[in-house]
Formats: sequence, structure tokens, C-alpha cells
Amino acid sequence: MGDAITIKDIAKALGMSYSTVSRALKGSYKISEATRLKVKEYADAHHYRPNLLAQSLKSKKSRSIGVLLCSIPNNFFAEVINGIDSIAYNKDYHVILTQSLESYEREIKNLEHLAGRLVDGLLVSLATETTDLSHFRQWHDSGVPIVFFDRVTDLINTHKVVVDNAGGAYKAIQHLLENGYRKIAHITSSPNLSITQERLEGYNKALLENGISPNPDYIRYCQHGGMLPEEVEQAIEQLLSLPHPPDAVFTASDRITISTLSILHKRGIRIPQQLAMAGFSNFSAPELFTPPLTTVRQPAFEMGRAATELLIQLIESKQPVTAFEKKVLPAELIIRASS
Amino acid sequence: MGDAITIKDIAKALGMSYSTVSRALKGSYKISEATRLKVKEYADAHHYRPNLLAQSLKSKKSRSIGVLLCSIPNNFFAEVINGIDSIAYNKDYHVILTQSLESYEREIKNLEHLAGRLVDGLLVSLATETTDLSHFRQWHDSGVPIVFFDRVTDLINTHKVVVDNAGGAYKAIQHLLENGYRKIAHITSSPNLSITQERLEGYNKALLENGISPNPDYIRYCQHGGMLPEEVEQAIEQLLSLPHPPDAVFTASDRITISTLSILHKRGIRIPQQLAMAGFSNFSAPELFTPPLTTVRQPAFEMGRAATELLIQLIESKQPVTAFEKKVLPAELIIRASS
DNA sequence: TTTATTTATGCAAACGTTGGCACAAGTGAT
DNA sequence: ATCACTTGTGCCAACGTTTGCATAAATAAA
Repeated sequence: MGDAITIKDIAKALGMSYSTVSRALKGSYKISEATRLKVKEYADAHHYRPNLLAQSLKSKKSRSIGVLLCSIPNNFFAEVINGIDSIAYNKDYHVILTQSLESYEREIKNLEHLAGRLVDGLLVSLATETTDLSHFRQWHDSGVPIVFFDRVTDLINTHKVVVDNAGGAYKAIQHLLENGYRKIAHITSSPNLSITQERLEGYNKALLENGISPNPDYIRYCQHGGMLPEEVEQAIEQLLSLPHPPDAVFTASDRITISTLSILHKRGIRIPQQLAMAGFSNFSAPELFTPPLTTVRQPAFEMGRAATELLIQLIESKQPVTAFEKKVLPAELIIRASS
Repeated sequence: MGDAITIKDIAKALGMSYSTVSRALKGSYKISEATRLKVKEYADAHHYRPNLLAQSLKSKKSRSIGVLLCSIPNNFFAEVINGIDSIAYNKDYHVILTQSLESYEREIKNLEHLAGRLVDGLLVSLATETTDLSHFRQWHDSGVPIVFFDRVTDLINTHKVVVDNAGGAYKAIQHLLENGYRKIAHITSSPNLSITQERLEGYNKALLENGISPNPDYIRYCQHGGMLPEEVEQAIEQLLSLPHPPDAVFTASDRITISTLSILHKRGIRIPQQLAMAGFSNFSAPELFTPPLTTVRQPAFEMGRAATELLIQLIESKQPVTAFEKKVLPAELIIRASS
């Protein structure tokens, strides 16, 4: 970037050795005050900026963390990124963002990229398509700190930060039941995601506790997590054409929630009279929807912060860490008119 | 990252020189087929990954681009990032994202960071607070390609990608006028942003063409671009307490639009009966709001793509580029029930 | 056979920074 | 005046990769 001035340039200009200049700039080791000042002054005057690449090459530390998530333009992940950034910025780490767009292939390619950049650690939320975790295991085994968030896996032993998905779903279903809904459908993401399983678990638990045995016809999976509008459309179509169509629907992700609301609107279905609705969403103002939407809100910003704190802790730990933590953040049910 | 295998390791293991291995891997220069195969095989078997840092240090090219924008969790910017990523990924560039949160100080610090990482180029959308551009000029003069998008400046001569802000605002105001509204207020961002000026220009033009002279009382600036909820609250308060309160309000950014809608809701103001509303917004489903919101939608994804294409073109150009382009993308007015 | 040419490989320096080791000059104790 | 430290600096190798130049071996032309 530009033809920046280097330590060598300063050394030559001032008739010193490289090391003296380096040490003067770092303030380390024994350097006379006079030299230090002379160097600093020259450096400032010529806009000296250390070459971080060279430093990283030397130190094998890049002070950067790689983030692997599925989609940036998504309320939930955007807030998570904000949380990540808030910690990383203060601790002077760089954030290198990559999105998998739910694709396994792309996840691998991004991981390779980040690896080549020698990131000091990885913050990962798994892609929907991912079932084979050997690429993560490979890095993890070779000592790269990884923290999983949101979409996690039990197959790799490291820190994880998740939301209380089961609890959030449970609360939402409990609420729907209390309001008299009995035929509650669930539109969710791919069944191999941890969040899908946990949310389904909360859904089932609430139903069973109320003496209702879950009806498999009421559970619709979107393999692409709602990335494709038609998969949500199709799920709703199927639900509505059942002999006993549901009287409420619980949606499992931001994208699915918004899509569902939008599709129900287009079909002229009155909410909550014909069909009640509640869903996971991190949209900033769900009260503005027609009708105001009952949501399970996740502390996304907090999740980003927590994951990043844990990761940096791992990176900077002197001894290898063996005891890992699974941090579970609370999910908040906010009841509005849609249910 | 990990204890990765290097070219040196391969060379030693195979009894070759570093250069032979390097050339075999790159497929460059004259290398016998036998050697090439032997090297590739060994490299694959041991998961060799080139150290991108070392390559960058040598080549003075990092194949990464730095992005400087104000806020990631914002529909508009999130979509822009998606556009940036779509091009960068295909051209094999890394995206290093930083957010200024509208702060000048933070913008500078991020810029320093990116500079130290030797990014090959910069994609910039200015922070609200920024008026002094000398830090950008410094990099630009030293040869770092920069492309500005959305919030641009005339003071630095380089490629720019913007939306037809004046045209978008003009169309919205024209529409409000056609629907009989005459007292149209405008809640907007800080006056020193290019987008603010341009949107105001379209607003004024439409009014003047219809024989209405703009009323300064109807124009309210939010210095922090709506980052602080109270600034929007205050703007609305002031508008409503005017002797002749407006009959319509036109909002100039995603955040301000959502905040305004939310505040009007809380105050129980009926839209559009008491106050009509239209505003810039990139929310995915404004038809879901109460009432469905008339919006000026920006092609954010396209903007990200266009800016990135121009930047990479600059980076990879052999001759220094002197003729710069200002690309203006159309803004789309989508009329809904709020107006 | 000798000389010229091609082909494949090796050597070493460079990118910018850091840090171990060495060493000269200065200080103080004996 | 000698010895033992301390202080401030310089030298050089290393991080992993690339590349111009040199060179050995193989081939072709004389």
C-alpha cells in the first residue's frame, strides 16, 4: 500500500542499525532517551506505519480473527458482527468476515482463505449444508482456537456460545397454547442444524407437557434456511392444504419469519384470527408489522461479544486450554398482537 | 495458524531447492513433469497451504480490500457488503470490514489499521462526522486506489458510486404533492453528508417546481444519522409542535425511516390520515408495516458490486488511471399505503 | 569431438520486522 | 589500576515466499 517508509529507511537516514530503530519504536529494551526521541520524531514526520504483514510473518501472530457465518445481510448476524467488532476493536484485533451463504463448498473455501492469512482464531457459525466437520477438526487439532456460535456442533470440543433455543421455543409455544391455539405448526430450517434441533425440542416439550402429541405434518423444514423464498412458500402451501390446517404457526428464524408474514399477507390471511403467528426474529421494530409480531428475540450483539471474548481468551492463553465452556444466553419472548 | 507445512519443509523432504518447489507449485517456469507431480503429491498429502502473508510481503500485494463504512447492522450497508463480497469472492480478494459508527476518530483508526495490513485498495463510505479528508488524501496521493460509495466527496478525485439521491427524493416529493400533501417535512441526516445534500436538493426542486417555497422549519437534521433514537424523537417533536405542523414527512435514511414510523406509532398518529409518510429504506418487506410504507429503495447490492468492480479495475490496472467515473444508480420509488 | 543451445535445477537475496548475541564505552567497587 | 557490571548499540539470522542469475546435464548442431 503506497510506498511506505520502513524501519530500514529510518535507520539509514539516522545512521543507526535496524534493531535500534525497531527497539526505539517499540519502547522496548534499553534505548537512550535521546535516540528514542530522534527516531520517534523522524518516524512521525515521515508517517511511519509498521508493516503488519511483516510483523505477523515474524511473530506468527496476525492479530486478526476470521469470522465464518452464513449471511451478512440478516438482522441477526449483522448484530452479531457488531458485537464481534465491538470487542475486537477494543482489543486491537482485525475482523475478517466471510459468508458461506449456507454452502458447504464455500465454507471450505473461506476457511482455506482465512487459514492462509494466518488468522489467530476462528469464530464460526455453521452453514446449513455442512455435515462433514473434518475441515474444522483439522484446524482445531493443529492448535487453531475456534469458538462456535449460534449454529454449533458437539463434535468439536471447544467453547460455544448459543442462545437458549429450546427455552425460547418452549416459551413461545407455551404462550400460544395459553391463548387457546392447539394446532401449532412449525416452519424451521434444515434439520441438521443445532438450532433447528433445539428449537424443535422446545416446541415438542411444550406440546407434550400440555398433552398434545406433536403432529409431524405440522413440521416443515426449509433446507436452505429460508434463503429461497419458494421453500417457505411451499411449506405454507402444504400446511394450509392439510385436512386440519394449523391455527398457529411458529417460525424458527429471522428470514423464515419475515417471509412467512409476507406470504400470509399476500394470501390475505388474517393474523391472528385465521392463523396466529410467533417466530424468532431480530428485526429492530417488529411492533410496526401488521399485526405487531410476537417474537423470540435473541441477544445477538451479546452473542458476538461473548464469542469474541472467549476466542481472544483462547488465543492469548499461555497454557493450552482443555476445559471448554458452553455459554447459553437467554432468549426473550415478546408478546404482541399476532398471537 | 497451526504449525503449517512450508515450502522449505517440502524442499527438505524431497531433497530439492526451495525454488524448484515454489515453481512446481506455481506451475511456472521450466519444471519437469516428474518433479512437478512429486511436489504436488507431497504438498497435497501434507495439506500444504501457501502462507499468504509471506506472499504479500514479497509481492507488496495482499489481494485484500479494506472496507470503511458506518454501520454493519443496517439494511442498506449489509446489502452493500453482500454486493462487495459477491465480486471480491469471485476475483479472489479478501474483504476486511471496518465500521466507523459515524465517528471521525474511529474512521482514522480503521484506516490506519487497513493501511498497515497493506490492503490493495479501499472502499469508503464517509462517516457523518468526517469533514477533514486529509487522511484519505494522504493515501490516495501515495497511490492507494480508493473508490467512494454512497457517502462521497468531491474533494478527492477517484471513482464514485452513488444512488440518484436527488432523483429519488424528487420522485417521492412529487408523489406526495400529487396526492395533495402540501406541508411536507423532511427529516434527514447531517448536512455535511453528500447524500443529505442531494436528497435535500431533490426535495427542494420538487417543491419549487410546484410553486411551493421550502420552509426551513420543515427540515430537521439528525447529526448522528438517526443512530441516537432521541434525535429523531426530538425532530418529530419539533415538527408536530409547529404552528402549522406538516401533513407529510419524508425521511432520508433507513434508520430514520424506521425510527420515525415507530415514534409516530407510539404517539398514536394515524398514517396517512394525520400525517403521510415516505422515506428511503432498504428493509426487505416494507409492505408488512402498518401501514405499508412508501419507500425509496436503493440498489444497495448493485452499489456494492459496482464499487468493487471499479476498485479491482483500479488495483489491477497497469497504467495509472486518471479518468475517473461517477456511477449513478437509479433509486426506485415504491408507492404504498402510507402516502 | 567440439561448440552451441536448451532444459532443469540450485543459490542467494529480497520483502520489513524482530530478537539473541556480541561488544564498546562508561560506571563504580575494590 | 584492575575487575565486574551496566548501558546502549550493532550485526545477523530468521519468518515463508519469489525470482534473477548461475550452472550442470542433456541434447543438437557443427
